Amino acid sequence: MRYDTEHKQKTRELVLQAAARAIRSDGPDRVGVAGVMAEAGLTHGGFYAHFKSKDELVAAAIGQMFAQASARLEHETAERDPAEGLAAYVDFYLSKKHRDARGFGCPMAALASDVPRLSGPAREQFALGVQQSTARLADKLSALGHAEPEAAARSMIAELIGALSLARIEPDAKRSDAILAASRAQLKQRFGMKASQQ
Amino acid sequence: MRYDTEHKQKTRELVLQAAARAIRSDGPDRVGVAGVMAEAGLTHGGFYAHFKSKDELVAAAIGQMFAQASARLEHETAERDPAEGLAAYVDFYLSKKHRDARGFGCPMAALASDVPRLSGPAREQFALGVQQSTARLADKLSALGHAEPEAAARSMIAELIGALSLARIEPDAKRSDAILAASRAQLKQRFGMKASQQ
DNA sequence: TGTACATCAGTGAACGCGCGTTCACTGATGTAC
DNA sequence: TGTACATCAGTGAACGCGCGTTCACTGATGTAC
Repeated sequence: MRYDTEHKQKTRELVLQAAARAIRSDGPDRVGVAGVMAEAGLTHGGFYAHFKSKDELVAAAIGQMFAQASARLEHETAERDPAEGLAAYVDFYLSKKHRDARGFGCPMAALASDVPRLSGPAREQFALGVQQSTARLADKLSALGHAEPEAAARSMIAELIGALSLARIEPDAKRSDAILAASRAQLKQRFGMKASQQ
Repeated sequence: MRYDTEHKQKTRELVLQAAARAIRSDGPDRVGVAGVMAEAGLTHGGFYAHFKSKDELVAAAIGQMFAQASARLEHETAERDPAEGLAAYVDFYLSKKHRDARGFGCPMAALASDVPRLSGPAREQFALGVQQSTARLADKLSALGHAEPEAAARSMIAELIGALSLARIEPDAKRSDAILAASRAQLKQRFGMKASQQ
């Protein structure tokens, strides 16, 4: 059953989407090739027409996750002044929705402790993503008037992923919400963003 | 080969130590019963004389990790005034040594993204550990004169585990060191600790 | 225009392999007599 | 005090099972003639 020229690329994209969701949600070790292919509506045998190995899939999926994540930052800050845009991003990042949707959220929070155990190429892909995210956030902080935007961005990302991780660990809903709220307030104050009602 | 009364408990402790190290280092999914037993100098068959299942081992090992971690906080802050003690703890937590010794460090940083995927009992054990750590740190911050010590402790832990995770992700040694240094400075400033030379 | 062939994304059975778990067995030593 | 037995932490072979990977095959469609 021969397909048109774009078909293979579309399939690869589908598999990547499924993998990116499953890996963030269940972790790289619990995710199986067969499960990912099934989620993309295919059987497992066809996998190796698209990827050389599971490791290569993981690395490619990580690239996909960071692309989504940086689109999110741009989406939240677009058409807003820096202080307002960053506040909106913090509100999204430390929201209940983001906390409860591990499969679609920030790869740094979803996979932080998995990274040191990944294969070399996957780790490199991840490090590249972190670097680009830091640079993008530093840009916004620079526009806000911060003197050392890169150090500030690092510290801000640290608290963001730490707080989101803690909120996901805490089983008590009220306490978990409190963790998110405390860090939202802290970050806005520390980095001079506009407080919002959320 | 019958053993004296304490023997079984000592063996259990040995297995737990091995498991706590391996789980933090390699992740719960990559750690095998046989490997842990071998590290404790035993064969895998004897495992079930000590634990009902691998899940139970993981939960028990998590308890062990948090016991070690809280001993560390007490060790760093003992016989020091609050500001100095907390600064010493931050210096330890965000040190290169801690970053490079995943197998023996803070379970929150080593396992953050694994927790939501663990079995119920293991997650509960972990949540309990986080809660106790937060309370212990809040005590110290309270002694330092903070008005909302629990919210402050949460925010501080968030940045600690986030920064350590980022430092472990970053493959470039200089950049990784910079992440640690930036957050050490930030935290000391934010929480009114004494700056140190490290 | 019509026919034979090549292509290749996807199928599904099969492969080793490592895993968690089970189980019959071992053998040094405490206990009952 | 000496002997027979019970105990039980630890051994090592064996079990299903799911995994990543391989491979012969399918069959709709583009291409060559």
